[in-house]
Amino acid sequence: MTRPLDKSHPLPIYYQLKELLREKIVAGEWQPGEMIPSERELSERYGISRMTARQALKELTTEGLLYREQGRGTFVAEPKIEQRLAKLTSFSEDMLSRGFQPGGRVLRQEMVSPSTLACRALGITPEQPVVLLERLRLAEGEPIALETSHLYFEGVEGLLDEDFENSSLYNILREKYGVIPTRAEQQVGADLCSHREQELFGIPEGSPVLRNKRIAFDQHDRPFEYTESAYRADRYVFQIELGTL
Amino acid sequence: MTRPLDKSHPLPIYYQLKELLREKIVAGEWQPGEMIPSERELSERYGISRMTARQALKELTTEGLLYREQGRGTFVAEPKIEQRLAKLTSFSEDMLSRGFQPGGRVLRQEMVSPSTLACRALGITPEQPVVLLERLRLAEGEPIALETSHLYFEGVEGLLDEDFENSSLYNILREKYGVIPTRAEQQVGADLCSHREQELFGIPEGSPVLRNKRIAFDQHDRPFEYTESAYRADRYVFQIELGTL
DNA sequence: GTGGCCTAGTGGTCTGTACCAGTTGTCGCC
DNA sequence: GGCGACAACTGGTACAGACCACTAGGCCAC
Repeated sequence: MTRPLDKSHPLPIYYQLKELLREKIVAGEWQPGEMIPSERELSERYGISRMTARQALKELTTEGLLYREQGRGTFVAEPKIEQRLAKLTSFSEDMLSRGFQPGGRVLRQEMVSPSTLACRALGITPEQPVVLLERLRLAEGEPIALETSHLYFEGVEGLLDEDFENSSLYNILREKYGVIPTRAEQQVGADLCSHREQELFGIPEGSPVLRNKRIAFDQHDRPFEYTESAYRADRYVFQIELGTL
Repeated sequence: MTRPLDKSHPLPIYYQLKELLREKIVAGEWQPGEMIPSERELSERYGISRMTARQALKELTTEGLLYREQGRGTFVAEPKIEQRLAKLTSFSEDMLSRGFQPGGRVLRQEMVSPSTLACRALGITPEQPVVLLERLRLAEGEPIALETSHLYFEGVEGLLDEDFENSSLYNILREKYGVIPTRAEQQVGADLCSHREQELFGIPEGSPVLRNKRIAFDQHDRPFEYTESAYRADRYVFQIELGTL
């Protein structure tokens, strides 16, 4: 791993180093989780400045191939998980169907006044409180998604007493509240992670995320759930079936 | 716009500048397309180094709020377009249904040996040539998506003579070839743009894109199309309807 | 065995300088 | 009026250095 960088090459030095490192990662010379040479080490080895090495590493980081931790080092990132999304499922059901052990950490579970977006999505007024459920979703113990759900239906306050770390929301709704999730409208985009998402997911700054906004309807075609989610793009894709109308 | 940066503030200087600029953009002090103060100007005005100003600008750029052009300046970016995707449509049909004037620029339209992914998706062998159609898709004259389609069915070579800058692929398939697009399987993820996409879209390096892989089936449930697409995340979201099975 | 301190790593932030490459506007010349 | 050269701007690349903040390991004292 000492192929020199060609300073007379028309491509920038940082770019050459970036491609060189990318090749090694893709070729499997370093495994996910393995630390790669530090900025200073690359700087010495290739006779370039530390800032030049840093730019190469930073770009591979924003592309999701690497992640960096202050005081520790730069490491190869995990490859992504594929998600199948043909039917309306909860996160738990989805993970189980893929053979992953789902998990969740409840960050917030409380009664709140609905936001403007939630009001619009659920067709309610700000005076009608909703249950806000915020969960960090895990697959095999790894944070994969952050979901913030606004829930509204008759008797919704009962959800405050449910244990959402060990149960599926949709199962609880079906079995205890007579709310049958039937259809949903979703909006999926791509974005860069926020600072908070970066911290919760343990991903590098500038990482892309899939952003999803979902309005779910029950068997009477009433909206009961408005959820905003962010999914790590390095571990998640949506799988969609389309038909004609 | 001369609120000083607080060098004793615990947040990094570049971050304070970034948030200050973000506020001005969001507040509408600069309109999309408008140039903002240069790196050197910000450096002088706030008594910081040009590299510190550059980092703030670079991050706002990767977040999609700004775009930069060498030799010209840094400009405020356009807000995004929302896309509705409930049924299987072509890009043209989709844009028309949203009130946008679709357009396309054909980059490649030729007979090729199928790639490994295309073989797998279409259920063919490398000896069975496909029509490769690569198009830069425009909305209101603006590049929005890059689509690379591999097409395979009886008489597919006829597609080489079609004009895909002024016609919808799916319309042509229905009307001339008896191929009725009926259903599709899609995989949607988020990623950072490649260098080529950056150039074709005119977006900054490190911008997020939505990546879509679609296998479309005809009325006999035979796969006839395998398409890989990239959509600018700053101008595009998918809209999806979900049901139960 | 444990806790604290120190050292040596790591990445992060910032400054300053220099030069390259691209773009645009102005001015002079034909 | 058009064209070319030049200057002044812009962002991009690179170097060098310094210091900050974090992490981990080793060592020593209790």
